[in-house]
Amino acid sequence: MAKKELFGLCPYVTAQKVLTGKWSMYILYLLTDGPIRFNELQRRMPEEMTHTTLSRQLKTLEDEGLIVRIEYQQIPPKVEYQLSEIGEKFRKVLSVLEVWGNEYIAYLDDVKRTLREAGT
Amino acid sequence: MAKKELFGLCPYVTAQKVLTGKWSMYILYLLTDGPIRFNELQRRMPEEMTHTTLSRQLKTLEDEGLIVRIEYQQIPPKVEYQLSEIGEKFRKVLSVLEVWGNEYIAYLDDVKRTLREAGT
DNA sequence: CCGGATCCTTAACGATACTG
DNA sequence: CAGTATCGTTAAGGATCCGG
Repeated sequence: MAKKELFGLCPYVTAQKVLTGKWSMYILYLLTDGPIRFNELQRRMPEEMTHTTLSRQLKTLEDEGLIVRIEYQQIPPKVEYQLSEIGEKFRKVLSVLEVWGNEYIAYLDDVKRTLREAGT
Repeated sequence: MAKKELFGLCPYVTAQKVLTGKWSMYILYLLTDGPIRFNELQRRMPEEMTHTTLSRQLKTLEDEGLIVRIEYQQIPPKVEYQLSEIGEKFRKVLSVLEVWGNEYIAYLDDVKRTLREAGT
């Protein structure tokens, strides 16, 4: 209802929907280095994840138009993923997000240290 | 396990964790206008949501250190929420996210239009 | 090598009712 | 006004097995 209408109207709601996937952001980040193959992608993920999960996330991102899937017709199969045009534009978001993420990590460390010292 | 360790190490994983909440981004956006009361916040949300849900999201954000809860001791009760220091730093993310969100919306419109014309 | 199909578990979300 | 407690629902994620 209202949700369906707002998707495509409010930039925050729209962006959030895309970033909802647990791995979407990290996948996009890995793709900023250029085209990458499925297995390589899986290896570089920060956590172990089954290919089922990765496959699903990739398909979602592809359906959303953020990434492009390139299938080489050969045996053994080879598939590469790369950022689409609109996906490329996401780089800026990733870079500021990285900066903030590190600031937030520093903040968390501060909190932890404060708690430790208080507990002494 | 690995997850617990990576939270606080990788800026993307960390940031994603914070943004996982369905409303977190929009709440932070609404707070960029300054302190705001609970009910006002609920009214401004893009979708109808129960105060139960909003309350939970606010508590999560507060626990994560992104927002600050200010309780005025009076009858009737008055509570305001505002960005914390690290929350303030999130403004930059929001602004680039807004830009990208609008670009993505434009892209989606393009796709829709193309599909319509092809169907003619 | 790169998946799809299926089933299961979990956690987010939402609805309702109640409280200081 | 601003919540909490509880419960039901649903969607995302993960495990396993099968296929081109």
